[in-house]
Amino acid sequence: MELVEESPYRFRIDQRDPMRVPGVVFATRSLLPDAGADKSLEQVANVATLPGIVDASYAMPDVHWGYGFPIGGVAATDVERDGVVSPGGVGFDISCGVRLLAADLDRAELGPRLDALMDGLAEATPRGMGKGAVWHLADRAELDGVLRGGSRYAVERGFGVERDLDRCEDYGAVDDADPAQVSDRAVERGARQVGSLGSGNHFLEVQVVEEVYDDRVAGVFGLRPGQICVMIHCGSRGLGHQICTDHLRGMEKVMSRYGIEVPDRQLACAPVSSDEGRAYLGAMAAAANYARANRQLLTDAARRIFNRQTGQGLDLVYDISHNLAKLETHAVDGVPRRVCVHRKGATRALPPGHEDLPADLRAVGQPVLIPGSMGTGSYVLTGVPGSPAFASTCHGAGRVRSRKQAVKAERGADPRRQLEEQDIAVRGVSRRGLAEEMPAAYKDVTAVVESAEGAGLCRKVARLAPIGVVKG
DNA sequence: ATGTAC
Repeated sequence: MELVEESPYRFRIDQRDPMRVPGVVFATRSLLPDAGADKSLEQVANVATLPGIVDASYAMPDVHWGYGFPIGGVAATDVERDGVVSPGGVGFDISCGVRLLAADLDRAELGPRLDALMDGLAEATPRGMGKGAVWHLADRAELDGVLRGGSRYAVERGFGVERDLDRCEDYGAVDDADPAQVSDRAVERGARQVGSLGSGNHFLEVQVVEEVYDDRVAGVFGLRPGQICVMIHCGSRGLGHQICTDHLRGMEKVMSRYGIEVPDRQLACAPVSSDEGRAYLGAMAAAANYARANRQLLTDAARRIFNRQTGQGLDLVYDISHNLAKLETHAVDGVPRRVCVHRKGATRALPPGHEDLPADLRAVGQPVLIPGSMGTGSYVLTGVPGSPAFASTCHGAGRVRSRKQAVKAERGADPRRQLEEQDIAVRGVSRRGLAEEMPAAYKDVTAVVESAEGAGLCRKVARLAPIGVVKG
C-alpha cells in the first residue's frame, strides 16, 4: 500500500480505480500498522470505494485490522446521493463506548480502603462471557424500554439521576430506534445481559487524575489533579453482535439489486434511504440505546459500592460511544450536506460552540474519553474547531497483537502479578482474559493521543492512571 | 467484540 506523507501526522493513499475518494491516515510512521500482519490500510482503500462516500476514507492513529472497515476508521456517505450505510463500518459491538465518573475524593483520602472498594466493585459488576447482569428484565416491554430509551429509561426506572442525562451523548438515547428490526434471537441474547461488562478489552477501572494539561477545560469537565475517578468501558453485548450479524446477512443478499459492488464481501452495505439501510439504522439505534442503558446500570451499581465504601458519590463526566453510525450535517467542499458518518473505533469530538453540546460544556467542547490498554492509563480530550474527519478522533490504544499472539507472548508470565507490581489492584475472571489484554498487545496510548492531537483532531485535557481494574 | 463455529 503506497502512502504519501502529506504533512506531519498525515499520510495519503492516492485515489485509484475503483476508489471514489482518497484515503487519509493520521499517524506517525512508527504507529502505522505492520503491512505484513495487518491489512487495515488496504481496508482504508476498500472503504473509499463505497457508494456516496465523500471527502476521504479516514484512519485514526490507532488503526488496525477489522471486519470490512478497519478499527479506527471514519467514513461519511452523502445520504441524498445514494450514500450507503455498512454494518462493518460500525462493528459487531454496536455503541461500545466509555463512561467516566468523578468522585469528590483524592487518592490520599481513599487510602487503604482501595482493596475493599475493589472487592465491592468486583462483586457488583457482572462480567465475563455471557454471565449475569444487574437487571433481570420482567418482559419484552421492559426490553423495548431499554431499546427505545437507553440511559433515559434506566434513569426513569431509578438507576441514576436526571443530571446524568445531560452528560450523555444524545442526552442518553437516540430517537430513531426501531425495536421491530431487532430479531427474536438478538432480543433473547440481550434480555439477560442488561447491566454487564462483557469480556475482552472491556473494563471498569478506578483511576487517579495524574496530569491535567488544560486547567480551565478540566475544571469545566469536573476534573482536578489527584482526584479519584471510575471509568467504564463496555458495549451492547450479544444483542449488538446479533444485530450486526443479522443485518450483514440481509444486506449481502440485496446489494446486487441496488447495483452495488464492493471489493470485499465484508463491506456489505445498502443505501441509507433503502428499506435495508433504514432497517439496519433502526436496529443499530436500538443497540446504541441498549449499550447506553448498560453503562447506566453499571454506573448505578458502582455508585452504590462507592458510596458504601467512601461515603462519596460519583458524578458523570461524560458517556460517549466509539462504534456508531450517525446522520449528521457536515460541510463537504464547503456546502452543508446530510451525511451518514461511520465511526468504528473512532470517537466523535465536537468542537467548542457546537449546538449538540449541553450549555455547561458548550464553551469548551465535548469530553472525549480514550481508554488505554489495561494498566497503562487513559486520556480525556476535547474537540477542536475546524478538525478534519467529520469531528472524529482516536478511540484507544489499538491492537498490534492478536489475542492469540498476546496469550502466546505471556506464556510463562503472570499477568496479574505484573499489574500488581505496578500497584494496580486486579479483579479479573481468567488468566487468559488478562493475558489477551496486556499492554504489550497494544500500541502506546500516549503516542496515539499525541498523534491525534498533532493531526489537529483533538486536544489533551487530562491523563488518568489506573489503580484498580475489574475485568471480564 | 461475541453463547471464541451455522
